[in-house]
Amino acid sequence: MDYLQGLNQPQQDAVQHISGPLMIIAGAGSGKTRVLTYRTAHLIEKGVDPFQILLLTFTNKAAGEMRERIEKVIGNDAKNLWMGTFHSVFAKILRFDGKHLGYTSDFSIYDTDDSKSLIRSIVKERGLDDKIYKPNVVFNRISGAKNRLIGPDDYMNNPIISADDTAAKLPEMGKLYKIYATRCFQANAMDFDDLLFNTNLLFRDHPAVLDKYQRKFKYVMVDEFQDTNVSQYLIVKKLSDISRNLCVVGDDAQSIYAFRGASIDNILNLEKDYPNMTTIKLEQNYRSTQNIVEAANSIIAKNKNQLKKNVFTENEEGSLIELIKASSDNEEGRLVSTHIFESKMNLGLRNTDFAILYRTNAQSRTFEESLRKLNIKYRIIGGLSFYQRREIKDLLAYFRFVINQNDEEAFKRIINLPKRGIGDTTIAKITITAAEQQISVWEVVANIRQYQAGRFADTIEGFADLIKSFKIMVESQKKDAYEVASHIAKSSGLLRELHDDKTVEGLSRYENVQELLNSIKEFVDNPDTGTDEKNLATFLQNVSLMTTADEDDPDGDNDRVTMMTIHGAKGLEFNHVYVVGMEEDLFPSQMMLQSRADLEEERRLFYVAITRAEKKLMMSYAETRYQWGRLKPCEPSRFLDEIDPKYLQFAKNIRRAVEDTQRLPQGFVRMSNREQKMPDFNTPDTKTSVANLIRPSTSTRPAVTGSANTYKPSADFTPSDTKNLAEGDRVEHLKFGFGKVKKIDTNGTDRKAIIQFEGTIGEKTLLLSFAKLRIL
DNA sequence: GACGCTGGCGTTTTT
DNA sequence: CGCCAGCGTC
Repeated sequence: MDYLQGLNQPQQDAVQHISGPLMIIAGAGSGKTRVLTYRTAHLIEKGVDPFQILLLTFTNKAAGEMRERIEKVIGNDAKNLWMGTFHSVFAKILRFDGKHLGYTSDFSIYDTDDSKSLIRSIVKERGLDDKIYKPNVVFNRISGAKNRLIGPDDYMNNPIISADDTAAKLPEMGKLYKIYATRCFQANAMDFDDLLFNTNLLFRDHPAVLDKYQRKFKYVMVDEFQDTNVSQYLIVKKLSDISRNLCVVGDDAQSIYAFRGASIDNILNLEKDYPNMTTIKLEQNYRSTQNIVEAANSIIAKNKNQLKKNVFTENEEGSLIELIKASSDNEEGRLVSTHIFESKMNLGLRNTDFAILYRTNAQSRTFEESLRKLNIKYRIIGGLSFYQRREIKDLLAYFRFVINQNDEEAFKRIINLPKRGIGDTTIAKITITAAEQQISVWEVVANIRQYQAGRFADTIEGFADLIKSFKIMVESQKKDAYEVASHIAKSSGLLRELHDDKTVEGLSRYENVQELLNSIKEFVDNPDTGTDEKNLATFLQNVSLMTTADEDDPDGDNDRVTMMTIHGAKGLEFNHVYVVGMEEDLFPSQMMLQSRADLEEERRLFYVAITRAEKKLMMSYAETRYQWGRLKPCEPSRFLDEIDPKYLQFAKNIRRAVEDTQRLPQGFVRMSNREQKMPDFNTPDTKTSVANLIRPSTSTRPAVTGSANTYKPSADFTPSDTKNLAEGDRVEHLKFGFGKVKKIDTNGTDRKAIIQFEGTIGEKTLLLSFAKLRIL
């Protein structure tokens, strides 16, 4: 047991604790991952079968990494551990045993978009006003109920909830919940909350099943316990009812998911439910400098609601926290990027040593721009992920529908894709028929003439045959997931449609679909991703339960600056950390304070941000920020006042960030006659410079950016814009280089220019609204 | 049913 | 500013 050598006393105690309930309160940077790793290894060395250990982590990636580390200690046995997120582990269990609740093993998983779309349909069908019954609001209420284990019937019979709904002017909520649940069930689909809710039902109503898993999982461990909700807690509690070998690791000071039902009460409940529980506190921080640890302590001390602990470090004192004041959000981007650039030069650091953390995903844009100008590679975690893009979701919907033909939301997505002439009216008829007759959409589609003799019967029969042929291919098992997937992509016409779209945007869509197919190939070829079958259904499940941190870099170049929200940074550490956007209303978030009046959670979030830093921490705020095209004045965050000033210092020697030569090429213009607004301060600002005119879109941004291939058209393109460009003009395009305008095509709705480019690129038809052109 | 235009509205964080 | 639902036209 060499691994005990490098551990301090409490860490050793935790590792060597074998039976009975155990709670580890682990301060930030106190080495909890090491403890969990070694404790698992230790259990196995003491003769526990890895099959009997269940380890629940916050991301699938964390599970994967921990599995690797455990493997290093105990070898191949680690493969047999059950590890993953709550959602992925219990989805797996529901695939086995969901039949007891009436689901087949092929059930679909609805993501938030699917859920909201279903709610929107239901609200419409019932003739309710969707301005009052906003899908968002309805969904949140349903989700909240499920997380408190309140089913639709309980919901309707609960006078307190009814009164609350009536007060909120949503008296139909109960009925909507009931219909929503029924429709999901009919579609053989579960949403994210259902995965936990149904696991609870399964364990509550089917003692034999519960018993099976209680015997299987003799040791249950939960990481990031402070972020579990009641539903999750009850699952682990039930599982460990017999063995009572429950081990949870968490830090109440880092609880940042109250908005989705996580509750510190779980920690208190645990003490009640397990009176003989051992509690171990890990208080020594190995990650950060003294200044950082103490500054973080000084912040979190303002919270009333917390467990007592004393986080300390024996690391060096380190430098002070630097504060950067910028005049605008764009200048903030420039200053931070320049600082990264100079730190790299002066200290010999790599891009991976840096992280930029912000409160909201939308803040990433200015940093993307400024980093790109300095040629610093970056990656963005979170935001709009690869798998949320339209073309990807479309193809995935095909897969979903082939595997589970009851999947109403997948059906709605693909029935008219590519265009088959089936409109909203026909789709609504089909889904309503299905709901009324209590049958699946497939039942209606496959026997369309029985239900509707309309003029679309032929088209729909054709569609049904197509799906049937795919289904046969999946079931024959002669072809692997990749072959099936690419067959579906081709035969559905999806790939062809994208291929025919010669716009820059269409091109990137096509590439994305190819990338998805590649990743399926990789999935099939990669030998060691657990013991599951390598079929399309497994791939789908992996994808739908992927956490944002799970997405990996597509290319081999991993030396990148990391940008993400503070929520996404949980559990990570970086040499240099920039916490940006330190402005009142943004952080702490105004929304948060309004809806929950809970400053303490925001403060914990701030605590999490600070404690990610190992050596250097910088914070920045802007005095003005662009919002909806307007400059908005900002106040510094109250959190800046809360830090003991002795840990703070204003950044000095920051040069004006970008030299003119490093700007994007001069002279590129947008083909628009719209006037540009000028900001009311004198620093040159990218908002009004050419950089802005060709800036990457926030919505089609790839998961990993830095390449210059995704730009989005302006939404406000008008016919007069084409006047700027004439046939015969010599132009330069940002991506394709120099060329000559052969023809301007103003027929139809798209205004296109056919341009002959020099070199091997050849002729391209460009939608003018993309405007990545410069007239020479 | 498809498509373009217009006006209203929005940004918290995530499985 | 940009998205998208809703409306009007073909």
